[in-house]
Amino acid sequence: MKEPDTSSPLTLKDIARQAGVSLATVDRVLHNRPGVRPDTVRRVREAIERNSFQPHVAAAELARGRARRFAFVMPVGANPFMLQIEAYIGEMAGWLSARRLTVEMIKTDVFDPSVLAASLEQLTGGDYDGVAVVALDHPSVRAAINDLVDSGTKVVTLVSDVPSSRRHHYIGIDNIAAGRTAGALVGRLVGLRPGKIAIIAGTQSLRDHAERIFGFNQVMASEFSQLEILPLVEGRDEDDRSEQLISGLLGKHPDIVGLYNVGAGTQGVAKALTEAGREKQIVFIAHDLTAMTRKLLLQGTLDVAISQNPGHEARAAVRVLLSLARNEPILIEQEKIRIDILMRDNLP
Amino acid sequence: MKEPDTSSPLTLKDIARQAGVSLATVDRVLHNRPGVRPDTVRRVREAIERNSFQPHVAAAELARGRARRFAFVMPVGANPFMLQIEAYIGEMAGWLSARRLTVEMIKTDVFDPSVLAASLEQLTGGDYDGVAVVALDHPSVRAAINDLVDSGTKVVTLVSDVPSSRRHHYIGIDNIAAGRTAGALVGRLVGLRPGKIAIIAGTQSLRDHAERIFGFNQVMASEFSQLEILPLVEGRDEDDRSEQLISGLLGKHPDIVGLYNVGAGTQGVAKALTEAGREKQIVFIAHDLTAMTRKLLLQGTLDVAISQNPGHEARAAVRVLLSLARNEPILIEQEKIRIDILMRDNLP
DNA sequence: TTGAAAGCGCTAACAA
DNA sequence: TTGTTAGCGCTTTCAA
Repeated sequence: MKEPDTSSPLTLKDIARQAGVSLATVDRVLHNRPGVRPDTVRRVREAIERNSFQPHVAAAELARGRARRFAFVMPVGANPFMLQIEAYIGEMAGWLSARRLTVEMIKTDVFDPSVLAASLEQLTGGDYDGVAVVALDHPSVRAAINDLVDSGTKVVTLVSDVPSSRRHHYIGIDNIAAGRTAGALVGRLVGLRPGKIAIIAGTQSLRDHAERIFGFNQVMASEFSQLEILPLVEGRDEDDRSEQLISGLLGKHPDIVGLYNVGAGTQGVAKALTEAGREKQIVFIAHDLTAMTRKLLLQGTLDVAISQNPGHEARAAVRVLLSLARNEPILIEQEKIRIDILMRDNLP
Repeated sequence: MKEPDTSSPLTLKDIARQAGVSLATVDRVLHNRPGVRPDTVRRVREAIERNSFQPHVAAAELARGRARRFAFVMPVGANPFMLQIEAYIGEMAGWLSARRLTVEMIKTDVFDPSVLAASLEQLTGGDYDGVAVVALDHPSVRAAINDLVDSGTKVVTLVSDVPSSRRHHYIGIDNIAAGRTAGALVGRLVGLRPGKIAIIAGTQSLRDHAERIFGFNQVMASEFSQLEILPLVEGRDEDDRSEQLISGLLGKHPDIVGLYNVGAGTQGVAKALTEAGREKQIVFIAHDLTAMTRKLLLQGTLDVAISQNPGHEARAAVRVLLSLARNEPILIEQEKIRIDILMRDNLP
């Protein structure tokens, strides 16, 4: 499958000799730096191709000396999922410092487009090599991202994307597909039982929630049309409010057989379910794996948690920023974030 | 969350100065090499702690010069899952060579303990830095693994473990949990319908299949005891044989409502199902994501594929071997292989 | 437009 | 038991 490659690996010097130029010239060609005659470029390129030469990353990293700085722009507040991402970045401390990388956490109100845009604009002069941002999809945010990109900073969007911007990469899941997955699971687990389906979200104005709702409705309409979907209620991701709303729905509709929580506030929803004594009859699906959802899965109140792996997202963001900064290729397959279906027996 | 760490990062030299010793002594302490007075060790350790010093991996890698060689011992034959792992290793070619790493594929009959043990023994003298092996759990294999470990080679087991050996790491899923997951899904998706459950495996003498069966039966007995489990049949992971066996079962039992394929041969099983015209009525669950299972999921014949991500396993094996070889800590959380539940809407 | 040469922060051989 | 020193393969001035 792989040739053992007995000869000791080639170096820049070997390429230089073969192309009849100096080290510095090969380096220039390798990094598309100006000031090399087209003909020379060609000769060097040929030598590189011919040997399928790969510069030694460790040597490159050492020689350039300068440490790299990344910034993570994250929401203020106690969103457990975001806190997990931060925690995983924290766990990478040793890994990061052994590579002379630093990550700075910048907390801001990512839900206010002008505040978020301002935070990003501030980073434009801050000579960051890369920025990861939990981005609201809004024209001023898009503009701020594009400015950052133009200033030479690598930008990845995290969890929530701005597809119309020129960000280099998006680290997160396809939320429409996540909503579809939720819909398919509710429908399949409800099975033959007739009844109604309740759905609660944080707010419809967040792109990820809106997309999940869209995907969910799509599947319900096309495949489980015998089930009636109740009008969506908005719990603002808060436990108390979610609990009240769901209590109300449960009181009004004794024939609810399925319940989908699009955002946070799962603890409140679960409380309403158990206080009504209907946690065993109603198929309950929510997002994200937290201490709370884990407990609810184990005790059977929650049937499925749909999640994205926060550790994977944190590490993927750092790796992608690093690869972009080094102009290395990205292992796309590796950095893709999957939609995890978690049930009691496959909890990580 | 992280101090910006303005000062330029410390180097070995700084530590040496602080501890009042030379570079070489710090290096000795850092790598637990002998020949340093206990008192000196203590002084150096203190300086390292005090500054939470992390040696620069790039510099270390460069200075040590030597390229590292890893071997992957994989089964001969056309097992699609194993072929995928090999393919993902192939995709890493650039990444590997930029780090002066080489991976050699060694194909052997991993199902014959003496053949596998002999293959491993051969590697003992081959100055490999690390070996990843799809390991059969057998005393002679265990002995061969232990010999490799004793000779200084880092060893990880891949997909299939030998827990009683002294291998440094296992890269793969918990197969009992995978079987439990399959059981829970069959039970939940069958729902209220009464009927029988069929189960087919490659062979019960493979540890991973045996464990999955164990987990499956556990859940079925404890939670879905109204469903009758038919006696297990063995398809030897072959399509034709599996098809015949399942056709036979379907003919004999018109009341089968669920079907679990523990191993390969999913194509044959699916063919039997569709030819009986019962692919829509019967809940069908199998393992691994291949071109075939993907197609079956999309067309609705297969309801769930339980899988482990072969790309992740391939990369995790390489990363873990590299970290072990460098005596770097492993990011355990990152290298853990999850049990993926794949349905039509969350296909990657 | 090109080349020479001084490091980057470690490791390892050798000397003391 | 400890220290000195010559690289490892690049990047980056600076000079030509």
